Amino acid sequence: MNNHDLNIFATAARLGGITKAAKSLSTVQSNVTTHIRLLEDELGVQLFHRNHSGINLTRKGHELLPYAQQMVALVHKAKETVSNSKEVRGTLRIGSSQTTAAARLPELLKDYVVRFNKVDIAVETGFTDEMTARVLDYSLDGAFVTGQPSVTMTSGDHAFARPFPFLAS
Amino acid sequence: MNNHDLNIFATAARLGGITKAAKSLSTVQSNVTTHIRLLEDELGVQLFHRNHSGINLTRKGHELLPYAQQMVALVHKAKETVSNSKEVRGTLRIGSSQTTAAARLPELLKDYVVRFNKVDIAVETGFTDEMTARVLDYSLDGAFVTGQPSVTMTSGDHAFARPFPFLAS
DNA sequence: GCATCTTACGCGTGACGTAAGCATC
DNA sequence: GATGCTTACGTCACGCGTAAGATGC
Repeated sequence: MNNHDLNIFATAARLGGITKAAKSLSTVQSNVTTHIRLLEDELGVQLFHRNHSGINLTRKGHELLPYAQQMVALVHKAKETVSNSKEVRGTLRIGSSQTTAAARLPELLKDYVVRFNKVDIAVETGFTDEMTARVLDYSLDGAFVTGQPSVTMTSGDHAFARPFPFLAS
Repeated sequence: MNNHDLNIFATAARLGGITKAAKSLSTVQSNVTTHIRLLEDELGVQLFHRNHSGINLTRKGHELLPYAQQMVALVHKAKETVSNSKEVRGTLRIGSSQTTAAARLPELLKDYVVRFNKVDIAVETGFTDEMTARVLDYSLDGAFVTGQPSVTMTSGDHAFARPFPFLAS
């Protein structure tokens, strides 16, 4: 059972006919029949009553339908969410030493939050080596760590870190 | 993008390695690589950072993961719901004339609700021809309709209607 | 050298579309 | 005969697994 089968099933259910579903999906009757048949075989239940004038959902078909619809919607939403990069949004996860967080971050982030107002900022404080490790395993997007003589920023996910200014001295 | 790809992706993300995912899925590295690659190509984004010691989710990968997990869970739940017929549950949708509903149904359903206590009963009242049509197009499981000289039951979905007694006279 | 991921490639299964078969109106 | 679903079948592509390549420790 994959979402392709389920999409075919849901379309056939919605349109009330295999021929109609085939047209709507730009394929032929036999493929729709086959996929529904396979789905029925796999689940071990009948999903449609076949009539001379089309098809009707059985009880089991009615049970499956919401899952199928949800699945189709979920795939669509996943694609949309991941592919759409028009707007910068999400969560910027940054690490920092406690002193830096208190002393310098507010000033630094002031402009950022205005420009990228759809981005949530999550600041986590900790020791330098810990923060560095978390940048390297990508569980933080970047961190302000103390080096001598200046505070520098480490960045793992460059694409996202770019709008964020590096900090010198 | 199908749930097979997403399952592979989610497994690789969970285990933090393509080799590990391959073993867990009883397949070989190359297939896991290929599927993830295809997913990345289709979405136009990179999902993993590749390291010498394994893989880590990118930001986009982190965005996709919950969808993938939800998808896998949904398929599982759909199969379970539809395939499991051990227990009789669901909704029994029956039609009836108004007089029959008032006069005879309570007595008839009394035993039923005790025996199949997981089944919800939905009674709809209406005219004989209307009820008959709704049984024939499977939007009702059965109906009590008036015929001369007795009240009979019409049943569409036999598998489910069987535990329900036919009514004579 | 050992671990990782990637790429190349041959083979078999599976999906697609054409076409014929049934049934109903 | 028109409409709708099913079955049979040939063709082609996709996915699988083997094996070699690349890179880092």
